[in-house]
Amino acid sequence: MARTTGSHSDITGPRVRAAALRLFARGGYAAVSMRAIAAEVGVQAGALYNYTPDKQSLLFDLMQTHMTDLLAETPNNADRSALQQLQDFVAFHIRFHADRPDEVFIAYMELRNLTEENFAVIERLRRDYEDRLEAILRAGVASGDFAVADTKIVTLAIIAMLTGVNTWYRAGGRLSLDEVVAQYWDMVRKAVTA
Amino acid sequence: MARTTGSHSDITGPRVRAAALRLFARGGYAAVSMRAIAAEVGVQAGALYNYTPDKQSLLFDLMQTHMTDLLAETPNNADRSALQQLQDFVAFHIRFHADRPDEVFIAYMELRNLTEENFAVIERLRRDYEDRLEAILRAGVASGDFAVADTKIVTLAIIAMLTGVNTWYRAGGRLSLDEVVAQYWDMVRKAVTA
DNA sequence: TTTGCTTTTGAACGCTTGTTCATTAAATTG
DNA sequence: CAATTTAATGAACAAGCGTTCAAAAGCAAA
Repeated sequence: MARTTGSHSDITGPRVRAAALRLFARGGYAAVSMRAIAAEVGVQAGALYNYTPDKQSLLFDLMQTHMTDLLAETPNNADRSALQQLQDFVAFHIRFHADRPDEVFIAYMELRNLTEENFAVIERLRRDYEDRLEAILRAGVASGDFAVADTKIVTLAIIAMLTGVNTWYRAGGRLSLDEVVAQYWDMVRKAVTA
Repeated sequence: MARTTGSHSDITGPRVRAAALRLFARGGYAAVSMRAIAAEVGVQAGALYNYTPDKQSLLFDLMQTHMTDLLAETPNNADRSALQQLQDFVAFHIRFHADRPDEVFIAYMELRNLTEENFAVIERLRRDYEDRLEAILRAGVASGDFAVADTKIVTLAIIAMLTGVNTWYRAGGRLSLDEVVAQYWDMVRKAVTA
């Protein structure tokens, strides 16, 4: 018997996704051609279709993988204090996103290039992530640790602020990631307490 | 004498820019064709070139106009207290951006579709705006009103947080703009004071 | 109405797009 | 080696891209 039917090269497949990730992040989904992705991998454009049914699926897979990874790795320390959970969340968010600048960029910039169905899937995952943070804020309000009028707004404000780190942070820059985490935690902590 | 040489219709020109604004914001610069813009205006594609030398200039003009408007309208109350200036800035930023969702979207999403030279111009304007906020923070630190370790980081964090409002705020939604401004000001104030 | 200028049309240009597919090459198994 | 299956090629497809331009149409003043 030869290889299992339907199996594909376990080398080219990941390289196709890596090339698409890099190029989509750099130039934008619409501006990157399948031929450009193929050239990055070192194959002809037709070969890509052994690894993805079409260009749209390539984008969707990248975004879905990113979001499910994000959710899977989000700390879940329900036994700790709300303040401690919030600190863990802030540190996790900054570090996770700093490690994956391309994925983050795509996840935020290419939403409008998803089909309606694919968008709904990603949007749901994004809401799930927001809900994790909002649950922490609610717990803190209930316990009296936090003083926030509207947990939904504060959730969105915090996530926007933390994700903004990716627009300027570069490894090896003026500040270490530890310092960045400390400074943002200081702002978040003060903003949610009385 | 006939019309002044070089004059163009004062009707079609603004309509071209308005159509480009709408369509770029909805679908992204790379995904919107000149024919699509022309169809929105109700002319043939060739007619667009009476109003713009090329597609790139259309994008650049929209972004440059937005940024210069932003800088021109930014409050400049150097005589007031740092806390008061910061409050004015927060209110202005949220209101100005809420009024122009399409312009804001383009200004943040289409930076990578600018040529190198055009990007440098827009980037400079963006830095000028950030510097306005950082000057307020510096003044507050000097006067002892604010307690922030790194004014640059806090500047970027505040702007990211405030601009994030545009991802969810819709006129006629659950919250009025006044309420949004009040809640964000509460967070910003607490984050920068001791 | 004629003249002269502005604005628009509509066709054409060369090029790129995503995708398909018969064919070829390579690799693995018996 | 022979048989079998996978992977990659390279050409082809119809469609769409930004941009140009001669020609036509529209309009205002003389």
